[in-house]
Amino acid sequence: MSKPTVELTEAEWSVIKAVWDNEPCTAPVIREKLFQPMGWTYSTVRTLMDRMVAKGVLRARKEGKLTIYQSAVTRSQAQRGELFYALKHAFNGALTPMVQCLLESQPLDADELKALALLIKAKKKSARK
Amino acid sequence: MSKPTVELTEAEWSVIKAVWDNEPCTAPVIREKLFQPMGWTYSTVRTLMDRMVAKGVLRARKEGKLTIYQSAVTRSQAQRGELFYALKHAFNGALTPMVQCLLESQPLDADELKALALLIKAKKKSARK
DNA sequence: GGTCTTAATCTACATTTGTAAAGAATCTAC
DNA sequence: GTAGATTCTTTACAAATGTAGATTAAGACC
Repeated sequence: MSKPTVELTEAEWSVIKAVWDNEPCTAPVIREKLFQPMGWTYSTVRTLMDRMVAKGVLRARKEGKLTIYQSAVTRSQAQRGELFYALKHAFNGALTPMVQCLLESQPLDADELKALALLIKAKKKSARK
Repeated sequence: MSKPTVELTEAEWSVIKAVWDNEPCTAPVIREKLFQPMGWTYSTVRTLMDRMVAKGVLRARKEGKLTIYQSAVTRSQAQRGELFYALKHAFNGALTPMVQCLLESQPLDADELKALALLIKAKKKSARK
């Protein structure tokens, strides 16, 4: 059974993205990866990671003195959590207005539009079976 | 100039939705509207609303003894804020994967798919001008 | 003008989130 | 085995968020 809903804070998003790209990994590694954009100290990163373990979005194990972390939720799960949060709160669960809002507020190039049209076509096909 | 980014907490979403549906209105009215789903006391609602005024998402004025509230951001602004938050954090700003995720995780009926296809078609037309 | 009701103000307190310093433990390399 | 570097542990603290009690002020009714 996957996590019911994954909800991540802004800081946690940074961390888990770094973890996905480097797992299994240690806190110092993540701190290193995030040092550029965030400027966090080791303590900060470590605290975040341990809280994420407590929340169940990361997993940690001890290997000698080192603590090895890895993700406990997939990128897709987390993405879905975030999206559903927006869908539920901002759009009362209505998907079409949400997509509409997206299309309206982003300048899309032709390729993107084509990709989207294809997605929908594919979905139509799979629905009508 | 509109608010740079609107970010609302879960509780604030409940409040502002009620405000949109009833503005201009007083805190007791909102408390009333939200009593069913939330069970909040007047104090709670009032605190939330005043904090939202401080954040600039609601506006308040005094009329005699009463405080009259109304929204300072539109529904669209708030929706965009929420959506962009998700887009930025969960999808690194990439729109297509976001729509893909939506399509994958929701069972869509034929009508919805048709609506989406139309949206895209319209967008294509307006882009190619 | 006192009482009831309603709204407002002020204050409070727990939890979560962002951020980190200080000190302890280990490991590495002489 | 001592010094320096690395990692871990513990503790802290401010801001934001969720929630609300207590007290006061006003208005409405008799």
